[in-house]
Amino acid sequence: MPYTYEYPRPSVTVDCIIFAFDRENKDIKVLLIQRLADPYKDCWALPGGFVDMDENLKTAAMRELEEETGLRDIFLEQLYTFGAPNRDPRGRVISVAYYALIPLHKAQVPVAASDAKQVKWYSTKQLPDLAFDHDQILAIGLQRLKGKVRYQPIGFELLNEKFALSELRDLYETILEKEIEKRNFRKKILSMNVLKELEEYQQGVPHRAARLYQFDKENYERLVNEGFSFEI
Amino acid sequence: MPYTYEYPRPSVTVDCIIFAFDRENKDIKVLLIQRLADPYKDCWALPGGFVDMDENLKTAAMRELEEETGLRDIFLEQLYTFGAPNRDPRGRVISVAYYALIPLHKAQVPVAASDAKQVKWYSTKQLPDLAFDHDQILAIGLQRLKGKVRYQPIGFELLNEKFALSELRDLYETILEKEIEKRNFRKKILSMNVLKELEEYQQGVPHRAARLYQFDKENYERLVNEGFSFEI
DNA sequence: TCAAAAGTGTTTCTGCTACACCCATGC
DNA sequence: GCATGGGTGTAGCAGAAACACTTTTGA
Repeated sequence: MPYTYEYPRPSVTVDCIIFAFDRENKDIKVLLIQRLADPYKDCWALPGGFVDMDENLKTAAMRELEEETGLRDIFLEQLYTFGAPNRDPRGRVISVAYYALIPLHKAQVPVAASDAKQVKWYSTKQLPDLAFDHDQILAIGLQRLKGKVRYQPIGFELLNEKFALSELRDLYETILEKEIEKRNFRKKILSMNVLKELEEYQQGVPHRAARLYQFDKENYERLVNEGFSFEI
Repeated sequence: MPYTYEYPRPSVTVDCIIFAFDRENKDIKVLLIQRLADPYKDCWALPGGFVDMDENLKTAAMRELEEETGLRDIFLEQLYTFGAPNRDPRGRVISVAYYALIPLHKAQVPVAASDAKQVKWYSTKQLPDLAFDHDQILAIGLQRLKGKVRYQPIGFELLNEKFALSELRDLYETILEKEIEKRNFRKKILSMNVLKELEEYQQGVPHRAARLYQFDKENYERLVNEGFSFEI
């Protein structure tokens, strides 16, 4: 390895914000772990940990997520990098934060995996005290979610692959924190041509079963190439 | 310093993308430096360098920018963090990229500052070969600029504090790569109430002088608090 | 007086908003 | 048969798009 520098180096970690949509309570939830070790032993925190020397940042995030929560094959997207000199009592630690949107049931009863004492969904409206600067990281994550959901079709990631339009509407109402008129929402989203109408219906609901839809990724990408831009 | 870990650590650098708008050529330019030392000696690269142990990431970016280009007091915004294990021949180097938008004249004749052989504006359409993965970083930066300019009033940062509406329109046409009808643009931007109409006019133009405007930040922020959302 | 860009008004059309009722289903 | 949410049509309005001419100024 030529040209090697020998300056002192910071440590680098990754942290993961896993968001889910709780339709019943019209709430956005986040997956937190209870730390096994100091610093902040027993404190709630975002899942995360140190990056190995030969591993991609996103790979590190996925590894830590699985080690601490059992979740795997989650699509993570980079959020922001936090590097205030005193954000970690162990010394200079720079953390690259990732976030993901998943359907709640995918980790409905998250097992405390090997590297965490407990794993639990928390409402983003009622958070416990968090370790490090994780409250700030989470705030930035929520802000990103709210900002992005209007202009990019990422909301679907929070639902099952097949969903009813009323679920989608509830989701947008929750994230955007405002009411959306039923008929207009339906017209708008259907007129975008990014949903596949399925010949399937809800099961076991105590009322008329709604038709199910699926996000049509291929068509969405085709439309984007033609200059279309998604907007709610 | 309790709980200190002694895992091997990556190095951390910052890189800066400085964008400017070249109205004459309807072009977006980027400020590059020619490297003084190996690796990639003499190669063109984004200004940047190693983060000190007790310095904020953004502070590091500002320091490196000044050392290599002489530019100071520039408003930098974090773009993305690049950490592929082999992106740097010196070993594991993770780079946090920042970007800024500045009026071209602010660094029109950039002096080669102490830490770079040369400093030069390049058209983003005709880039030289770049060091490391700086071509990818720049591509992400351009993508962010294009995506963000429509929904956030950041375009003004590329103009002088006082500008004519035709300059603003040229800017949007350049970034969005499409023509914008003059009358409709004028109506739209003025109806947003985010511009202060000045009692000043262009000087020394060989035709009727246009009225100058200024971005009204206070009013913009007030409007945002009331639920307004900027969109071109 | 010419060249070059500034500045302006109206019509058309599209898409958003607002609104109320019937339908299908499970219990 | 009733409670619950699913599903639909239309009228009015606001804002986007399309369009051409007059004004001002410096050279």
